[in-house]
Amino acid sequence: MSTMYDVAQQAGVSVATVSRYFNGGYVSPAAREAIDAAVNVLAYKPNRIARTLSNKSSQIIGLVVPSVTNPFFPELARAVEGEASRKGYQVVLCNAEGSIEKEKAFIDSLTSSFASGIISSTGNCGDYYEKNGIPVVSVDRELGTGAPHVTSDNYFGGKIVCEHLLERGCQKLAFIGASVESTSQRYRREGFFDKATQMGLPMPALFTADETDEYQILNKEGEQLSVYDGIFAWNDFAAIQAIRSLHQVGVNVPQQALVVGFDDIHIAKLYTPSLSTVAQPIYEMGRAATELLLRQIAGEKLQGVTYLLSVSLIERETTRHKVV
Amino acid sequence: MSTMYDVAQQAGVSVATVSRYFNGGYVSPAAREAIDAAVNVLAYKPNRIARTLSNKSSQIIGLVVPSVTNPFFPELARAVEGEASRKGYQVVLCNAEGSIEKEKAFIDSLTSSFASGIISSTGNCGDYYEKNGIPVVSVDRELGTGAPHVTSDNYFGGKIVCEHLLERGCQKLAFIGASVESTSQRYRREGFFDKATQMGLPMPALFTADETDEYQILNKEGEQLSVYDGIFAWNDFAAIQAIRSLHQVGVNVPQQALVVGFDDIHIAKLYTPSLSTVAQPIYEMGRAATELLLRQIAGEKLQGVTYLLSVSLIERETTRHKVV
DNA sequence: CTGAAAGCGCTTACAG
DNA sequence: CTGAAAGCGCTTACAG
Repeated sequence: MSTMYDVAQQAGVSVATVSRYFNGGYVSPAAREAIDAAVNVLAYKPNRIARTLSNKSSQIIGLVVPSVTNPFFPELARAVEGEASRKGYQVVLCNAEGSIEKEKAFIDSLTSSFASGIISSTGNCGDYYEKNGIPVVSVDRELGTGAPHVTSDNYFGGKIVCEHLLERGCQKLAFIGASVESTSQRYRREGFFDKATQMGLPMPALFTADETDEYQILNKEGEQLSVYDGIFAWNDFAAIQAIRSLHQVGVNVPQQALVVGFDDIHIAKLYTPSLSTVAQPIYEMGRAATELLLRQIAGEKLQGVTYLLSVSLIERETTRHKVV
Repeated sequence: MSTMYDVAQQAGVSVATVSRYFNGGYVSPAAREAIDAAVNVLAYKPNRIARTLSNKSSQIIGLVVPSVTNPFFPELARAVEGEASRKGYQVVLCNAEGSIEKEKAFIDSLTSSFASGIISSTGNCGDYYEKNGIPVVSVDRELGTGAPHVTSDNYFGGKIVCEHLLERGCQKLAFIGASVESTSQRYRREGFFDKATQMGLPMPALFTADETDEYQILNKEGEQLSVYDGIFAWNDFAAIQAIRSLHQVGVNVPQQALVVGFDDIHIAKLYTPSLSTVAQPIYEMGRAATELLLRQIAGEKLQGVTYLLSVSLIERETTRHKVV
């Protein structure tokens, strides 16, 4: 690998001039031409590490996600990448896999690599992010640090699901969540519960989707999911698990029970029956988060800023039936 | 952020000694203690970039994947990460998104960041990888450069699917592939076709799953998928698309047609009907690829080495019926 | 418009 | 066991 020094020699100029050539400083046409040629001959590529060390900035943004098996996050990653690369930033995907330790290691690594900023969607390690003093924005799950935050309107999503199920004639509502409740899940649940209470219905039952085991739906009270006719799962995966569980005990969706998910991941429309769900504007979430981060990097103060993006209910086969 | 120099001052030693403290050189107990304390007081973290520039090596391995929406690759990424981090390496996920340009940019970036090596599963840019002279291994899709390669036995997978469908009484076979054929897809198809021919059957029909559009299955000859009773899709997603398409035109799986996928992604067992498929040992593939890469980094010559890992057929509901 | 020089934060022979 | 010094490949005031 040739260095900038080699190029300078080859072109008969100093390294300072070569550096300017790459960073848009003043370079005479003659010098520019000589450098052009030298770069081609030597197939020179600037060294990122040296550049980063000098600049104390890498033009890299870290995207920390809690999982990569839930398709929501890969799709979010695509959006962030798209927007970031348009602005000349690279993004490195950090999969914390639910481990606080791993997440801290990522934060340390990003920081000591002069990352320009971090987008986090884990909802964890808020203080650790803050301590580093590097620009941070959260998406989907809040960090609780006042860092700018982008989320979809989860509460409203929960409400419209409740309305939809009631319209379809459901009487006995249930909610399925994950074992550890993120802020997103909480708002969805609260929107759902609040609307139910508001309509004079009893509190919906609460179930937990077991993420480790195979499509297992658990409930502390020992009630069976099959007792309910209107089921709202906090995400599409849990919804599919629920349909599968019901199928297993002979309950057909949507003939005997309606099910609604959240996210509108790719598989939702391919599933049989196709899944009614609340669509989040994933691309827009990624784009907005990136924009907020870049503005912070540029020096703007954005503490406390929150983008609440609107969601919409997508009616598919799992609610295409009227429960009587 | 404090530097090694600050720690040295605080501890009353030279930076050389502090460096040795971190890199396992000789350090007297007294000095060690002083440095310990200083590191704590200053919350010092070694700077990765400076370290990398000095060492001309970053202990980072790049994993280049063609997509992140096909769950196979995120799962592969988990495996690679698991094995790599156990050996003290970090992995950065590079999502080429089917773009040659992006992939080259990743290779450049990785190279000029002193990455220790690259694992690629794109099957593209073989010469570009080679030119950089940095250790490379391919997984799933071959690069055609003689780089060590890890793959599952796709050809055998195709064969056993054919056998399975024939056993179940299928007569009219069809294969569904992606529009651009990777080496993996080719072997699966060839195994499937060879076995069919070998059993005296006519050549199976060839269909293409449109990845851009919504569950669209295309075929040049204009034949309809519904004519076939034994369908092998090159991956689980395409299989689900096929089932969905058939459902759309009133053909029920498995009553009227059997379908088998490939990969055994998470959704396969949750789908209704649950999907028969060929399971790849994804974790083992990632582990083996990482091992081969690390051995190359350590200096071993592994040109031409190939690991062929065995696959197994998982029978689920989509082939749980006998076609008559 | 350009070059010499210092500096980014670390590592590593080389003396001692 | 330890320190002074050079070097990794770049950038950027500062003179000129």
